[in-house]
Amino acid sequence: MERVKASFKAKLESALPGQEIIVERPKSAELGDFAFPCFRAAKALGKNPAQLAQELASQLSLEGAEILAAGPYLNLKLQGETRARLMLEALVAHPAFGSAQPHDETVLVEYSSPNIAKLFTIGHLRSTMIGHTLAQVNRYLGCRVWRLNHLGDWGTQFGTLLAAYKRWAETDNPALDQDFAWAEEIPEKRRTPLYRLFQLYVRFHQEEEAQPDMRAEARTWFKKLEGGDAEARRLWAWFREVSLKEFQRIYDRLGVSFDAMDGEAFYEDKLANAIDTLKAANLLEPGDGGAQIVRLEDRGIQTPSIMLKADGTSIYATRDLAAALYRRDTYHFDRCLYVVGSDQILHFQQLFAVLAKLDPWFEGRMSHTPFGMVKLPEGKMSTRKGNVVFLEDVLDEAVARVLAIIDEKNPELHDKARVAEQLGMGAVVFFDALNDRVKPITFTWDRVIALDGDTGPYVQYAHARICSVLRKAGGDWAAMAQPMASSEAALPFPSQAVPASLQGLDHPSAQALLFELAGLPDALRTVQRENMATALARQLLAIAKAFSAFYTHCPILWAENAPEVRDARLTLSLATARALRQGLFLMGIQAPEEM
RNA sequence: GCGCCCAUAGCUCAGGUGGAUAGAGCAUCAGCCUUCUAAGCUGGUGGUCGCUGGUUCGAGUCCAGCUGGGCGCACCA
Repeated sequence: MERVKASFKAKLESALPGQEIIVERPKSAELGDFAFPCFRAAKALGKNPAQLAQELASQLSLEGAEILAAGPYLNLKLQGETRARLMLEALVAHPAFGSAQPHDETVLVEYSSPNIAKLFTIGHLRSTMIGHTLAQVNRYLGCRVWRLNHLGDWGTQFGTLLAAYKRWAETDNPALDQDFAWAEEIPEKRRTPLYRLFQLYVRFHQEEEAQPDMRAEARTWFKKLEGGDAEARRLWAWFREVSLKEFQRIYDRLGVSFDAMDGEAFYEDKLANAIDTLKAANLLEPGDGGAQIVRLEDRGIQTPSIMLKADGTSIYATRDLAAALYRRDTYHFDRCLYVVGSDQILHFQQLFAVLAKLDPWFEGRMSHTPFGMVKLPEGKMSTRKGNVVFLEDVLDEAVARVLAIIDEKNPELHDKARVAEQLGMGAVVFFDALNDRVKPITFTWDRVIALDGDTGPYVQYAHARICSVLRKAGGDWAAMAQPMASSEAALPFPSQAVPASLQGLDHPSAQALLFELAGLPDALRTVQRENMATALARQLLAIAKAFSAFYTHCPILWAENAPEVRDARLTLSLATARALRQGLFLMGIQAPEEM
């Protein structure tokens, strides 16, 4: 298919020497496979675009295709059989459709980055799954990817935790294994030390509002921690351990993993060096109130970046600076993506500006991928205030709703629990990718856990129906839809020969499906270019939708079908199953064979 | 007050580098299960793309102003 595009482009280039030739993808299959808008070239040549299109149409030809003028457009439309052969060859006879060869490009993706002693909320899902998809797609496109979890395991918040622990837990609940008498009851399945740490954190912030001097208490504890106080260190390590254990459970459930979990604390012994580097470059100067700052007015940023607080302790900017310097020296990356909420836009503008002043090498390599915050209908979520929706509650509710539908629609299904888990995750995760925009999301249960229409389960359903047909087809059809091994990004499917006759695919719905499958490589490149999962999710929906139409219009295993028709349709179905499974896999979503 | 982002159908949203009659889903209405999973398919209703100017052969897309929202603005992350 790429070769057809290239030769179309080459023909246009020789017909229109000196003109820039941009070949687009038409809006729908009826128009053709490739389109050339004639506006620009026509203007340069002083011609009418429609007339130019006519002229080109009569001049150019390509075997197996028609080149037609449609108003001001010149469209290349493959013959149905040629289109089918090209696509099926690419999809089932060759590995990893739409992928790219491994090449020397290193991409860092920093994502998830939860704060220790806080529970995962629905808000954390965004960074986690957007980051996961970006990492996976970049791998699929041949980049060397490092997945970094910049854990929030340092900072003043630990002062808060330490102070709160000393006040209300140390004497009567030191192991955090009892419920607090003063706290509201914890749901049965959430009774963990982490949850009680969270309660301590919330209480501290609530009481702090009435007694502002408690803030100094928290700061003092952080200073002790950063100063190496043994007790502070011991508690810190324990808080961290307790948190990581819970995080890991969530990551396992989401199928997310990392190449490095170097959190903020990891950079603690690198802070002094980072500060020295700033000093050596003459960038550090005293600011109001005794803090050490870097001025950024020359970069168009009025707010200076604070690098050391007045009490001499570090701040997150210091740790992000040290992390960036460390990553430069460790990974020699080409791009570093920070998948962090849009409320930190200014912070990253400052950070990137400081880095660029320090070392021009950073310019153009750093990129913040912001996303809109998740809000509740009542307003902003706040861990401190305790009005949050926990991620696990959303996941559990999704699974419960799926289970109820399975009991209603397919009560005989074996391994119900596993399938319900896969579909529930699919619903929640797919929703997040679909709505990947900088705009904030207002959380409502029915939206996030929708199971029909443009949803993950809709795509999963199309895949499951194909698998069902392949099973009934006998032979090794079903096995051909299975990856041969687990894999990082590109699923290894067995190679399948494309049948000699593809006449069973001349129905418009089959051709429309081929057209949507052909859009997958573009969608993947869009994900990479825009750092957004949306394009992939939308393309998978388009493929699933096109398959559903094909499925209802073209019987596959019909007894009256000629064997060639049956085989051609099975091959197209197989190709679709692979594309869907691969696409979902890149998004961190499983594709059950039955549902 | 300053800076960044957003505004598309009743609701929730898609609409690279300006270009083919502005697309989905939900909701609603009408059809479709004696053949491969109806979590589905087919069709209908529904839009002055916030407002006003401008650039252009051509603007949902670019520019300016306005209106209405979101986020941020020095020792939290």
